[in-house]
Amino acid sequence: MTTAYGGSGDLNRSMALLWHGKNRPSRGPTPTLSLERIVDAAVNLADREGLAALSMRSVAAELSVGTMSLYRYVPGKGELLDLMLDHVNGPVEELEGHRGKDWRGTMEFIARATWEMYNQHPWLLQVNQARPILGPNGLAAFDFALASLDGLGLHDREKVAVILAIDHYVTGTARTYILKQQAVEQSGITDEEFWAAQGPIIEKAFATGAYPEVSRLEEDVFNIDGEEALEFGLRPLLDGLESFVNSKRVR
Amino acid sequence: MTTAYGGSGDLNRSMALLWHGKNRPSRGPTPTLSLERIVDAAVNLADREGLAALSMRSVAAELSVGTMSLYRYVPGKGELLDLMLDHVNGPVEELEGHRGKDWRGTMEFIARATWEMYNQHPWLLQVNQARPILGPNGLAAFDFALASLDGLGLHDREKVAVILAIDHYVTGTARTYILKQQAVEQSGITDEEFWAAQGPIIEKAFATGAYPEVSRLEEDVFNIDGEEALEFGLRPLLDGLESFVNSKRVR
DNA sequence: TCATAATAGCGTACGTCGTACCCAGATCAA
DNA sequence: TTGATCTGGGTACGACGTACGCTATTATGA
Repeated sequence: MTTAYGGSGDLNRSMALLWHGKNRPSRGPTPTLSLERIVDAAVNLADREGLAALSMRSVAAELSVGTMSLYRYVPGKGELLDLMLDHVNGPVEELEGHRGKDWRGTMEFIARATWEMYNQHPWLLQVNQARPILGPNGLAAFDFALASLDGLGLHDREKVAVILAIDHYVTGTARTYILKQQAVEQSGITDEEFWAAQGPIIEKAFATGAYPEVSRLEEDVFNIDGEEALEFGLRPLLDGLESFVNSKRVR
Repeated sequence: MTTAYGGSGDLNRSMALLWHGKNRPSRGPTPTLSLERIVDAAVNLADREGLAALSMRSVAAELSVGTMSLYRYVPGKGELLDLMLDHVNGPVEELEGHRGKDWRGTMEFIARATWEMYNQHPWLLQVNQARPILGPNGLAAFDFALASLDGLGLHDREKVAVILAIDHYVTGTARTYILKQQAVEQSGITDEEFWAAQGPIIEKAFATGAYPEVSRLEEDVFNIDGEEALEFGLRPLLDGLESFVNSKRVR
């Protein structure tokens, strides 16, 4: 019912793992597992059955190994989540096709790519990414975003702030719509059933006159799908940022 | 490490509890607890020690009662979270002082109030509010927001979209900064220590030349506090929304 | 007045989780 | 061949949410 913490494990261990700080030891049995296979299996399982179903036992079962075998490769579940986070940021090849375009188009592209990432991996929204653990894939994406803002006369802090503002808007929107969609799929309760269940009680509340504005709303105001909502706010946000960028531009 | 699900329990039970559908039975011992006291204790505990520390056992201990006694008042932990969510939306009195002001000022007020709510109750960001359970306090806040957009020539769907766009931006920003701050407090690892730990590995990655933009950044670009970040993006977003509203205004 | 139905508090127990600890078997250096 | 070192993983512990059922308390109806 709550959020998992990425970055909750040993920081140095997570970083070392992210940057492939591994050197096969000379002695001992040849491993049957690998870090990649574990992270892969974990991501697949989370995509398929949700974060709640992701346990060390279930990941091990997915790989047909004993639970404790995972701990030969990963210090704990927190670090595994860190690795999963960077894993879904890659591969980065498709970014390259968008180099050199206008900054606004690139930002829109990044926003939609981020949305798409959340769509494919809704569990991302449930992982408390309190500390941005910098892995290779995440860094590459960030580097790409920065490059698109070159030559506009923005300071470093302003570039970062622009990128983050868009990311925060997309993430906030995804949190609402993609988690809702996931709830529909996992609980089996459709939106209609949900509102039908709330209806009678809400009607009574409306009858008191305490919520004049809400009760006056047309029925279908909440029938907006996620993508529509994303686009609706993205345009004004980019409009506003464009004004800001233009005001900074060297004349 | 993951997010809790509000609305995961029996929907009708949650709604009934939210709207005080209680009628003291005539027989039986007089209760020592009450729904309000339980929700209060749970919110206090979550505020103080974080969502991870919120268990049915710990809430019961907070109230000096047996764990299972809670189940006389609340069907389960999911429903308790639903109640906590609506609880922190109130009291609503302070909203009234802002009625009738210009819409943009009111929206800024709502944005900052939302931010403040996340600041006081960071665990809100970790609760998977997949379905908006409508309680009295949440409905009142929503009603207030709608009222401030009256008379601008917006359709219902547009009003709702404007409110949600701002909310999503604030929530996304809070997710980044407030959860980070919480991680600092709970892990005891400061930002300096965090970056110092990542430094050596990152330096090596930079040395490969794969991340030219990021490695060129000044050191202090990430030293932005949450409020600064909120304001930075809020202004362009409102600018953009203002243009949209003006384009819709009846001439 | 008293038996009875209804309710409150909660102890016990089950199945889940993350993971500490430890040992058996495999592999290579000496 | 021997010993060091490593992999796989079994067992067990203390957390969790909560189903079940017992005891004590209360107001009602006889």
